[in-house]
Amino acid sequence: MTSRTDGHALAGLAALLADPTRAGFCLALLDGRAWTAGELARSAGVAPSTASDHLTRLVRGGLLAEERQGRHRYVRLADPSVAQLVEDLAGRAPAPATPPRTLRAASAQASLAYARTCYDHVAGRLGVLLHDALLARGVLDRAGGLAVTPAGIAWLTDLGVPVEPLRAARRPLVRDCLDWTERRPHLAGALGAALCRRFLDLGWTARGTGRALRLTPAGRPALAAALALDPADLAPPARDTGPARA
Amino acid sequence: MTSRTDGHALAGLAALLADPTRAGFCLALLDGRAWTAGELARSAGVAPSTASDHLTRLVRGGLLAEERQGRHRYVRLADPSVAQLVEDLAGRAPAPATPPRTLRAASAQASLAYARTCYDHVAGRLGVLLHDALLARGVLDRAGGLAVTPAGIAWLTDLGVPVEPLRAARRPLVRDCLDWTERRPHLAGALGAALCRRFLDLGWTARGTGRALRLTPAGRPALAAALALDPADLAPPARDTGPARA
DNA sequence: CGCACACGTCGGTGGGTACCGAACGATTCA
DNA sequence: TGAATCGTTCGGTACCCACCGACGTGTGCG
Repeated sequence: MTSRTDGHALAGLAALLADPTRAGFCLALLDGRAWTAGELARSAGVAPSTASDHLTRLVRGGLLAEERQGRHRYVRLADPSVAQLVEDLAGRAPAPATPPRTLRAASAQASLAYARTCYDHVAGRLGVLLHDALLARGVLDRAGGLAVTPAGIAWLTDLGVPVEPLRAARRPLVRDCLDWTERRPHLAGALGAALCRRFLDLGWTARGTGRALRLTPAGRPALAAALALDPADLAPPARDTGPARA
Repeated sequence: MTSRTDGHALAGLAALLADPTRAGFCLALLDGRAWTAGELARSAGVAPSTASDHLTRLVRGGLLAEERQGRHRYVRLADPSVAQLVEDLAGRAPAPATPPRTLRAASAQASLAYARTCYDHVAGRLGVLLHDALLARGVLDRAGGLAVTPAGIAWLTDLGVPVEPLRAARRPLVRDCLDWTERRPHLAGALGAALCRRFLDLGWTARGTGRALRLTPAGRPALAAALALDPADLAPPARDTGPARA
């Protein structure tokens, strides 16, 4: 046969994600933070020894990066491109069709659907609203593919997000990411990450449980003003009752 | 735990690509054409019964689409997004480090590195040249993310590639695709596919063995003129000696 | 200094699955 | 109508690997 990229290499990489436990690890790590081996083991419901084995394989395969601190082993996704890969796969995978069983779970799910991080950018209903508002305000444009307009560069700089430094990154400046609750695109890429970070820095948003995000009381009017939206459009759903995991 | 996208769904999808034989099928199908079950079986070196089993799983999993014609079962990648997924995975997978053993293989590989299709768009050195030339000519622009310029829309229309109809597609108009021989981006997305098709229609390029592509004698000066390039820059490598597969 | 904790390593077990050969339907051609 | 080809179904075998429990190592705290 012609010399082609060997199927073994591709299969080996895919095999890393072909186990429910390892896949669960990667989904959990989509919150963009570093987890310890024990946290992941508990989250997946497996023995610590099993989790340790899985993490070693994921790190050797280049999907995860690890950092040892004392007796803890912190792992995180190796790269934004890994996060994109996991997101793309998860977006294509059939919906698990797991209706929430308890009130707590329902509330947590509503909170997740409203706003969450997708590795390092804003997703959920808030993410889609942000995406749409940026288009409406002319910060982004879709005429010839998703791009930032000259006026948008000024607007972003004014907000405290200089665009020039973002070009240095190896990843695309702007990119679509299909939202798996809204089934509509939201903004990813280097700019999506920078905006998410900026909102946190400004105190407009704050991290909740897991990858949940919430709009702060101060953030709601501020964001509405910046995006020329009605604050009512940014109303959150049911109460996020607070922390859960051990 | 919190209700999250179940790891089982992701793992099930990844498992489809986690087998060397199935992965090889998908890589072969990256040429964008439909293959019969028997061709794929021979190409992978497995029994027809084994291949049949694998194909059924890939179709059920939504990665492949099938079409029965008489006693033949034709399969192809279900969707451009599947091709993108496979490309992304293959690009991240470690290089198989398989130096060509025979002269035939070396020649075929050089031909592939020069020009090939990446599912439905132009890749290889020609793909990168095309990408760079489109940027240099101002058809594409990267100032705020990869996009087509207004001048570019006119240029493309003049070439016989109207841009408006391409917006109707569900996929992005323009997209970067990392070339695994050149390690540099080339143009993918709906426009990349349309350009590849147009070049074939114009007779500027022709399909070779597998996913190989070659620039025709008429195509070389025509493409050079359209892109304002020196025809010498488009010189192909060693001879492509012809068909190989049974 | 010694207990508690986090993690890694090492057999052993069980379930999942890739593979083949052989027999069987279906289609096409002579 | 018979023969060749393409594909599928069906056992059966061998192999891989996810999982656990138990034990060992290093860290941090009292």
